Amino acid sequence: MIDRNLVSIRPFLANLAGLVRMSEEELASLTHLIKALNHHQAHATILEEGAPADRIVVIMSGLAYRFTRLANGRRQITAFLVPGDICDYRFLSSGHVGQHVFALSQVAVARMQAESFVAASERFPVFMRAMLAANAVDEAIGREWMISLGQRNALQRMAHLLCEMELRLRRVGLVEKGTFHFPATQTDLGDALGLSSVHVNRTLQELRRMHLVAMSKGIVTLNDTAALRRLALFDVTSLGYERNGRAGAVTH
Amino acid sequence: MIDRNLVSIRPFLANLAGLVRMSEEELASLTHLIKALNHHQAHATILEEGAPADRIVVIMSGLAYRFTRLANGRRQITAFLVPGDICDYRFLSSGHVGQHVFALSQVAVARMQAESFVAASERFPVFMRAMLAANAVDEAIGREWMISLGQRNALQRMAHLLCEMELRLRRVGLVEKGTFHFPATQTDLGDALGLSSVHVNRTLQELRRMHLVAMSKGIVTLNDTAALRRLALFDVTSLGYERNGRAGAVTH
DNA sequence: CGGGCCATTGAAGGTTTTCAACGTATGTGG
DNA sequence: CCACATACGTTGAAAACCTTCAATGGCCCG
Repeated sequence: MIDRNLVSIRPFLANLAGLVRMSEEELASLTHLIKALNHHQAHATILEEGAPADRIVVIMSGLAYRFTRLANGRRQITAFLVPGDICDYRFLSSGHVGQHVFALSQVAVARMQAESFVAASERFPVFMRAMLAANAVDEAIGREWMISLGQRNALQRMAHLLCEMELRLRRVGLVEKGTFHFPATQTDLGDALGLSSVHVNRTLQELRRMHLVAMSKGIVTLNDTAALRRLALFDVTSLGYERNGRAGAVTH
Repeated sequence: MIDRNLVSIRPFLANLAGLVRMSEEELASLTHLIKALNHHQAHATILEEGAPADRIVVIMSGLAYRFTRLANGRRQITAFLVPGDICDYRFLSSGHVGQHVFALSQVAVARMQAESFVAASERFPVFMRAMLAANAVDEAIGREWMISLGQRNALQRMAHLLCEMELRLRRVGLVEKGTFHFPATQTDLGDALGLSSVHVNRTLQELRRMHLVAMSKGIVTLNDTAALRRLALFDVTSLGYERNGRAGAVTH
């Protein structure tokens, strides 16, 4: 059995319960599906693309990211993962992990058997609803990245990413007075935003000069969230957190 | 009752049956969930963001696209939809449509009650598996767009989009000798690829000069698919069609 | 025939990349 | 404890890529 106190499972529950209302019994039952709690060093691979997707992997603490590498060596980071996030949703369909998942900092992950989760969803349909809602949020965030890459300039992209991270981390209690931990290197940021690391550097300097952002050694502080959001054309509702609490068609 | 001969439902069945194996009985049952067949003129709105997602809307013929508009007026097209595609997957979770869906050409769509679909999935679990597999393919295509926008230059982006469309349309029998119908304007292509329409024009000219692509009046011909794919860094497996036939965790 | 949409072209300018170099912090082995 | 290696951030200059602006021509349709 797992010592569930070793790592706080609060972010995980906060994330899912924030999407779909659950009873104490349901939350407890969900917690007991966790079969393993592992730690990964910073810069370790958490999941490999193509591996069997028989387990659901949840970030419990620390940050991670998904990425894909192109044939020419270039790398696109397609999402940052915060505590409470599911690393990969392919267990819902194909049985094979869709993308590499990499630890940005030291990370604790919980693993549960996909089969057990599906079985438990028969008894508690709210589990599957929560999972689909979380998947929808994941998709909404991804779509917003697409819009950034297609339509926002460097300054707006960077601002948007920081607004997104602030919102997501705040949701799981990891922002204090506008400050949060985000140890991505400028190269990482470049690979996420479709920019060179040199230009990321200059973009961050400009945000600093505008007194909107302070960022150093992995600690980010947003000084004026409202102004930053205006600059980024950030729409709070676009990440899909708002509407997901309501009953969808899958609800009985 | 609907006259199911008015519009061929083959693309729809080809799409889902291509992802998950289904029996004749299942295919027939799925067909009978269709409650309405509507036609939309080119440039008509098929779905509006925020509308209730109580129906599943499937493209039966013609092409469409999803898009989002930014506060500054810029528009990002986030996906093109071909026959067999589901317009919006939010019925799985939130109950509200996620994005605008717009008809590129004249389009026929089938609608079914989301509730009926979910109910039918109890009897035929393969329905939900097929839906989740289709959703995963949709996501995989979206991720590939993200990679394009972040890491590919104009020539590669355009080439990649054309390779993608060729593959998807061929899957539903709409490509003949490398030629297919794709009536997007250069402005549409720009909004999809994150390029100005002027640069789209020049990019297409270059592809024409390289004897890879012919494109005029909505008719596209790919003269050398292999070379185009090489140029685009196109990976056939990246769209997620391959692995989805296999049983995932949701399979019993 | 006129209007509107779309494709095309040229020229100028802006944004971002690339290349190359340098500084700093951190860690490791001698 | 120093020498060295490594990773990351920073800077300048040149070049590449793409956008914007403005104008023109073709085509379809009322």
